[in-house]
Amino acid sequence: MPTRVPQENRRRRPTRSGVLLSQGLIVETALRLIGEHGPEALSVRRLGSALGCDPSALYRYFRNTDDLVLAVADRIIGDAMEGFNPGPDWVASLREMALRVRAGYLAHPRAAAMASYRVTRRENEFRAVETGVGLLLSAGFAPDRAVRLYLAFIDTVLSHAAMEAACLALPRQQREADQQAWTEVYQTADSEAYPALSTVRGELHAMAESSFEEAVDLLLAALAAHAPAGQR
Amino acid sequence: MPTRVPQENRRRRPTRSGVLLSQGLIVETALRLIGEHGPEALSVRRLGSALGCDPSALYRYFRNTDDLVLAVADRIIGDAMEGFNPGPDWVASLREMALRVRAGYLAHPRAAAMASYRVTRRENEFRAVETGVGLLLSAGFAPDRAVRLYLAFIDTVLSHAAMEAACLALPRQQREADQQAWTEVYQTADSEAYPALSTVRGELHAMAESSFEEAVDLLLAALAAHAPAGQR
DNA sequence: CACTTTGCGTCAACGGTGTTGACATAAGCG
DNA sequence: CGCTTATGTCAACACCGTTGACGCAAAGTG
Repeated sequence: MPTRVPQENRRRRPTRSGVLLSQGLIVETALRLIGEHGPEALSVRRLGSALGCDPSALYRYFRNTDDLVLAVADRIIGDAMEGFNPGPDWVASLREMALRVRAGYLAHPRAAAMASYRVTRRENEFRAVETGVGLLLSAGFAPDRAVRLYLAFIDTVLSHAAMEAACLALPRQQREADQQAWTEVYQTADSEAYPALSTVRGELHAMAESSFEEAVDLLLAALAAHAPAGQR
Repeated sequence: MPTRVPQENRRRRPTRSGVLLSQGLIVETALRLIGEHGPEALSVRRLGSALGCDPSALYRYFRNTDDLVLAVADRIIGDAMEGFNPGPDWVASLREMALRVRAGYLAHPRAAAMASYRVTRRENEFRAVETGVGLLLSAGFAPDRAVRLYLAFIDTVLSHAAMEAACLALPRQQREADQQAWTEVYQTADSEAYPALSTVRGELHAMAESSFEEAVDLLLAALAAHAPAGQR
């Protein structure tokens, strides 16, 4: 089988349309494709024609589509954390960290949705754990508490972001149908069978929105309340 | 087009292999298929042959694959919430609801991973939302706050549960490798480059455990702190 | 019982997907 | 210059979701 992943700077041959392929170019084109034409636009065949090459040429650079998706995810993580420096306020710093992770995921929802549950123990994650645990230590938590609380924090952030990304990664029709359900199907709920739903009927539209910041802020409030006094 | 979703108790014809189709049977078979062979094993064609019928027969019961997936998700919710009755203590009741949803997801990890972020728009979800919102109303929150806070609560529960389920759905080797990373790779972190990691080195094993209860309890603590006085 | 209606299982087909093995060709080295 | 080999191209395979036409048999009616 000729499928192998080459190192950089091997000899290249331009495609029929004159493009020089590379892992970097392929990853960037994949991100562009997703960004321009929606999540469902990422297929080997479409990627091939966007690059002006035969679809099978991509298998010279990635073992399979999954391999390609992971490469894309790696790029996203790097971009999201780039240039982040925690400040003196540990609550505010954790908050910014949360928002950065989320923004990175939402910028490329489909790739994030596909890779979010995959755990890549790499340098970027190393640095993130170091930063997060360091912030909780600076808040005065003992090491064992700091680790447990960091885990609760980062799992909340990651899982919420992944969920949001997964929603965005749905085909438009399904996503919009899910959102409209709250302002349509749920509005017709029988008042007697569902008294609570009936009471909040006018507010159900909020269900279609994101709960990310609400959840993170609630969690951070609980952390601040549990912290040894006067550390913020 | 002959594609329509029938009500229950319409007349039936046995398939060529003698099975009587029904929405319930199809959903159960789908759950079994996913549980045995993973989410990617769920295709209309495979489901058809597992049921002993032509793939296109399924379109008499579900509009399309997405419709089927939503039905599967709703079944999981229903199984998890079966027999649950909220008590007078709204915090304790929300806590039990969280643990039930989690248990339901962990019982079908692979199906849960693919359905967690969907709005099923079906009866079991209806009842769950009714129960949760009702508990927050009983705590004294105004309707708009109750809806927002319920969303933050249920999203935290669902996304955490989905993340756990996704980890469980990984092949054993990969899952164990991820867990061991905390007691192996992370132990070798350079003390100077990663001072915080170095400080908590002996506690990192906790990272391989679940943060579900910790996160839910932190969130519930924040909710209790925000609640109008004396309602618990 | 016979007749009509129609629910629904089956079949064949369309256009999409990821992936692979065989082949051809050009890049770069000796 | 010729050889080796990396790599782009092609054709093919095995899937996928979905649809429209068809016909059987079960339910409804008298």
